[in-house]
Amino acid sequence: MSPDTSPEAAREVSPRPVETLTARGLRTRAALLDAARVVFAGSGFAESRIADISRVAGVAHGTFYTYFSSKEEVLHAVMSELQREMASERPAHTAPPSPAQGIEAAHRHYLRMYRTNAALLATLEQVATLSEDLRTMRREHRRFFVDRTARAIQRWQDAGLADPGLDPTYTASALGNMVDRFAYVWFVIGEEFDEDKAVETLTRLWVQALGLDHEHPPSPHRRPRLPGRSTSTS
Amino acid sequence: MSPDTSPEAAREVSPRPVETLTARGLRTRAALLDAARVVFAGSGFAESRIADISRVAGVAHGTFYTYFSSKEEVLHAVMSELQREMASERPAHTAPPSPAQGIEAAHRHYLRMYRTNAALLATLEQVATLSEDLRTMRREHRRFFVDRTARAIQRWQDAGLADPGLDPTYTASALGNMVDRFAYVWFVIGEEFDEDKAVETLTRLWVQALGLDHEHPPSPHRRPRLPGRSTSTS
Amino acid sequence: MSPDTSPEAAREVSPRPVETLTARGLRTRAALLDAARVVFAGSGFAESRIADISRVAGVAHGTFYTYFSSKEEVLHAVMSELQREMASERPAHTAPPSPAQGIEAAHRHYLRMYRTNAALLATLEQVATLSEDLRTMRREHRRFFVDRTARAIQRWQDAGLADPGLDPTYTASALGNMVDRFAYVWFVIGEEFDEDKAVETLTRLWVQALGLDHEHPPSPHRRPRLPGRSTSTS
Amino acid sequence: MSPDTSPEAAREVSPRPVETLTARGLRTRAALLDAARVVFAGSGFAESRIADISRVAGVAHGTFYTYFSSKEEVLHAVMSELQREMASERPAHTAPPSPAQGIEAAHRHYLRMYRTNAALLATLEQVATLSEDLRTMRREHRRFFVDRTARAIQRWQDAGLADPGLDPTYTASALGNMVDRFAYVWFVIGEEFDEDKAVETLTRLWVQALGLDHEHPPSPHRRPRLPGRSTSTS
DNA sequence: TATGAATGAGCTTTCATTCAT
DNA sequence: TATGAATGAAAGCTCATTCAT
Repeated sequence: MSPDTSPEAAREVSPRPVETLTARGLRTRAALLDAARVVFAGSGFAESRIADISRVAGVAHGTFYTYFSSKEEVLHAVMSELQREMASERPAHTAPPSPAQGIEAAHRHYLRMYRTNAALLATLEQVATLSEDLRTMRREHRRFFVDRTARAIQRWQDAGLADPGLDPTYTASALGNMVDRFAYVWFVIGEEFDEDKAVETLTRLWVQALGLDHEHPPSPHRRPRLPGRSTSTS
Repeated sequence: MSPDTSPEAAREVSPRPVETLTARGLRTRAALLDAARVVFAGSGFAESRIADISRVAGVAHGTFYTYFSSKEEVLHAVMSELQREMASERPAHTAPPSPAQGIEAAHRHYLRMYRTNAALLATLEQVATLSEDLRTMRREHRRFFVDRTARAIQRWQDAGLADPGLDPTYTASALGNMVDRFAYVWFVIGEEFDEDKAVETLTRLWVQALGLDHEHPPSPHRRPRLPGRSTSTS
Repeated sequence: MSPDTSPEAAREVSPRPVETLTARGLRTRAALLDAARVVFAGSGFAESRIADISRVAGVAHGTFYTYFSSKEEVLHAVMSELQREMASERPAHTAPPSPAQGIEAAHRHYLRMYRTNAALLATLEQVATLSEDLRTMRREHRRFFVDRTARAIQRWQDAGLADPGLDPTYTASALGNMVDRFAYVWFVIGEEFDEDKAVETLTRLWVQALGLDHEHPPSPHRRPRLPGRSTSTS
Repeated sequence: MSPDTSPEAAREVSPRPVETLTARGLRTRAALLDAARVVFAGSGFAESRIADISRVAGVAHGTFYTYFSSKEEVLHAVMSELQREMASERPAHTAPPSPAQGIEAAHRHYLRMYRTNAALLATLEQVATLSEDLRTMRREHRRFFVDRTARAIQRWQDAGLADPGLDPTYTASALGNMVDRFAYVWFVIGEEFDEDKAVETLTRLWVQALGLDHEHPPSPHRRPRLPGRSTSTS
């Protein structure tokens, strides 16, 4: 094993790295992580107590510190896990018949996923600005989704299906925000909406905003990227 | 649950109603309110201390309680004030030549306003779910903007300028979120954008999503698809 | 009053500066300082609890932090006070008839003073190396006594009373240590001694070591500073 | 009072007597003892953690308790070892030509030895008063050195080399302290000295204090003043 | 009204020690 | 013997709120 026996190493970070944990340790850590998720979702970050997390996990108060060195650290771990889950869930495995139908399916899936995790996502919203660390995590998570959408928009533009005058990244960011925020207002702030109507409206807005509802023949003289309105108004 | 997170607590009347204050009292109260705004913007809600607010206001610690009965109460007062300011600011003084230009001006104005108040708006985001009281305040504030936009959409639809198949309220909510969230991601989360390009993209997305870029002859057989207002009002 | 109302100043050190305290505050601070002295003397530093100090002072636990920000800080204050007392106590106001008699009086006084404060001085010993801060305080306090003794030695040398071959500073340091340490071994470690005999021995050792028991005529050819033994051995 | 500061606790037998250990066990115990020495020297007693000692020794945290029943117990073991080493080191192999030269050699050796072990000796100073047990150990260790010096003084007195008016024990204690404390102030408190000058000054002070620099004819009428040994033994 | 000292519940964190494997 | 996870008593410290002046 040959650990670091130098006196300088005497002061080390308390929580043992995850890779060095025994099976029992991994089980306890998982229990704490699950408990933290439940507690954060139920009380928000500020009102959550380490004592609550330990109690829900069924371990002694001190055991918490065997695995995490602070409330911030579990929070980080919980949120990483949540975002990993959100990123890995894939709504459809078969290619949708049309962009519009794919968008509709994605919207429905996103809204349902949001509703399921609403309490925890509300907490994520609360803490997004608490530390630079979390802000960075948030930015990177967003970028994952934005990039995915931006690539789709690019593909549609290349295929002559979407308005080529839109910047894919700005557009993906804006339209993504629209759906994400709609879900937040609905499930967290408590505005009331009807699912079918919400999906329908959001989809129609995307389709029309992207110009997916009519063709965009690749005209040889490149049209100005922005803000070129339709020719009829000029 | 801690004693003062219940919605009733925040609704409690101030130690002394504002109307009964002397001129000196009003001045002190205003100083505290300003100080709270600065401190909340600088530290967020959880990290702000009554002691900080008092010190910044230049009054003794105990004086705070002459005007507010709790931290929640100042928060409420600060946020009310902010939302009142945001609602009263009017961007354009002359009627815009076209909906698209009006939208563009509104977007630019909103983004600039957001940038100015970013820190406080970030705090508002943090606390939105802290109490039912704040959640309600948030809902009502949103409704003010959404209704204003919904009325505009309705007008454009009635004038044959906008897609009549869109529900004005759902649409106003979704498009409003898009801009609000874009500003948040930019000024709070720290994504980087260019103002002109942002305004252009957001405007183009609104215009195309609403179908403001082509005509919508009032064909009676298409109107009923979505629960828009009854045709008799136009 | 015009305090610092800038937001940057919001985060300030907790304990209000002593000069700004009211009479009541000064009283409480003094009570805490006295209590700390008692508790440190009784339990040593490591075993003393803030709770003990507060209880002995008759104030609430939190009140401690109104005046000191940590156990280290009171310790520092207590030790400063002790050293100030030790430095200001003057044994004799009349010039002693001879150096030897002055030394004897000083020794007796030092031993009695040590016995009185033995418990607290034992604590001082314990903590001397706890922080650079305390180590510095210790060094400076020592220097005060060493310098005083060194000046006396210098005077005696100039008057032809003491061995001119001794470096006043090294000598003062060494002889001072001898007495200080004798007291420590006696009153703290628990070795048993008789006061008269102790004073007599220490004084005789000083007198002979310094050569105060015979004359040192200022020979025109400066004798080698060190280690020149008596001429009889060469 | 806390459970383990009583003298009995430190006297408790180790979980398993050293004699019954296997070769492997002896090796582990030695590793822990060495580690404790390093950690105590580096962090002092209060700031040293069993976890640190175990880590530096390269064994699991729990293994510590196979060999020692508490932190106090290792401390005791470490300090015993240190004092055994200090007592067994013999500076000179050949008889010194004169008392003065012997004293000088002893002083130089002592100062160097102190410098080498300064950190651990500083810790010893810190803990000297922590328990009656340690205070006793300290007293006995001191007595060993004091007795050795006292015997030398006695011999010099009997040979007519040293002032017969000095009590050998008091004198040995006082002069021993002088050197020991000088080293402490130098290597622990951080006062700055030059080795040659220090050795010279300390030696000169001893020599003159003891009167080794001139003869002391055994005049029978002066001898009885202090309780030196009875003249019949010489 | 204003002041600033006092309060103490509440939470976090540490770490010596135990114990199942 | 060795391991490393679990325990929980003990402190430390914070800060919203109260209160005497």
